[in-house]
Amino acid sequence: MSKYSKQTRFLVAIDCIIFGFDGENLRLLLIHRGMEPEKNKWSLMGGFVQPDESTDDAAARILKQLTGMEGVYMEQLRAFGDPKRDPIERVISLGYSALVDIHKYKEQLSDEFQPEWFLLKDMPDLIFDHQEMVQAALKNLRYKAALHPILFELLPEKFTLPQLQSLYTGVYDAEFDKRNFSRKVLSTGLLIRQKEKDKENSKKGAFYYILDKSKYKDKFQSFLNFVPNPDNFLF
Amino acid sequence: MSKYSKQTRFLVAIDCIIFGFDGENLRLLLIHRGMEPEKNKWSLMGGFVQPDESTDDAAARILKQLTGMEGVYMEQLRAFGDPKRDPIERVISLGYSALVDIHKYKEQLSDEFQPEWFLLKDMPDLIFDHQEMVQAALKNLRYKAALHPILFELLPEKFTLPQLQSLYTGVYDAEFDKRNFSRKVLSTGLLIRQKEKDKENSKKGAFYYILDKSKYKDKFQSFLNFVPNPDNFLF
DNA sequence: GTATTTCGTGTCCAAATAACACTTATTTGA
DNA sequence: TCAAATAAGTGTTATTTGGACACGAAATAC
Repeated sequence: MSKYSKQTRFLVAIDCIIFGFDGENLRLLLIHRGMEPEKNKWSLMGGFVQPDESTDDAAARILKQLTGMEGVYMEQLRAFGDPKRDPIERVISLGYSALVDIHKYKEQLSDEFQPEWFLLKDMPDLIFDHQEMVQAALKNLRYKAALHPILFELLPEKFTLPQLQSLYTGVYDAEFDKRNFSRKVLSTGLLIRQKEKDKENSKKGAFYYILDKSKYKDKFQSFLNFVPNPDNFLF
Repeated sequence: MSKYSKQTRFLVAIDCIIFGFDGENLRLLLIHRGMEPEKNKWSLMGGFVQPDESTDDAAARILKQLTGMEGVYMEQLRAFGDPKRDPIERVISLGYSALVDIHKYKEQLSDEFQPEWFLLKDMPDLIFDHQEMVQAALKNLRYKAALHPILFELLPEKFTLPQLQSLYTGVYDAEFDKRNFSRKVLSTGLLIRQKEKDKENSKKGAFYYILDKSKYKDKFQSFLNFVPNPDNFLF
């Protein structure tokens, strides 16, 4: 059958908003853009959708190209479709938000892009509408993390409650009460306490926990209200 | 400057998932598809993004083309990007979810498409992946409506509490306690009681309410928890 | 062995939630 | 005109959840 002949076709790109947590602060992985225009400017990792891959596959491919990682938590944010967002030619970009365990990330894989993990506070200027994408991704992250156990994707397999709390502190840029926080997260039943302690970060040591994977899958979509008064932090 | 010359370009479409409420049930507006393939099959209203319009503008244009309505609540759901979703040619489609006051909708505007408002329960088979789009939109609607005062977009300016409750009943396919429900919605401070009653639907008559527009804007993003135990209904 | 650090926990009060039933207004028809 | 029928509107109580708050325990360093 013939094609939809009279219609205009567009480039469709993927841009990845990649979050990591260094134990202290939330960070974002940026690269030096590899092509004109704006070559060598700071940018989100991106690429064009290819003819035979789904958009989700394209996003996974591009993430892997930069980080070497597969099976990472990734979700489509939305399309960014302003006709003038790229000055060269119209490109409709799909923002994909990824949460990675920063410790699994291997620097050397991606020499080509000279990537760096930036604190949200001192991000450089970004090309095109990438700043807007980052803001949208951050807003989405805070929104989802207030309700669902999503931030575990940023942590290594074993983690301590103080680490977890410091992650929430980093994401929301707000302090939480330690007693209420631990009661809350433990009451979800998602965490299994291990016998060993992390002795690196304190004298007393803090117990390691791991996620209960099956409960995690079950409850991933539940409303768990991790963040008190979330209205205060989201907008 | 030259274009991104070696990359493949794709058709980008908009498909609109249009919800309405007839006072009793949630309904979805479907049309007879106007082009090959699958001409005259039931379909979501859609169209191709044009060179000089943003994707949001395209969605608004397509909605207006079918319904004649402007300024309607609309949000982008996500991109549907399977390379084989349209058998003729690859088309990446952006799903846009719209909530309209079904009473403002004028049938005659859109003879061309022979549209009909379907109950979700007895929807016909839809072309391509439109069924998946509908399911995604419905899930999103239930999710958002559990937290935010979004369903008012489906109601006329003046409405009664019984009408509002019946809307929630329709959306979640579940009964809610009348006393708890009215306490909940009134406690948001979003509703202003009018002096007249709706006498059409009951002997006693029910007071009309209108939305307090300024508070609505303020609180639109707040977590208001309209639905008890939302986990039970969403998935 | 004393000082320092940080982990881990428990109580109380306030607020929100969920279950529950009766009265009121109005119309209809006996 | 009175009784019955219908749907609207409202209040109480028990339970759960949420948030504010402070101290003892474990380990190390000096």
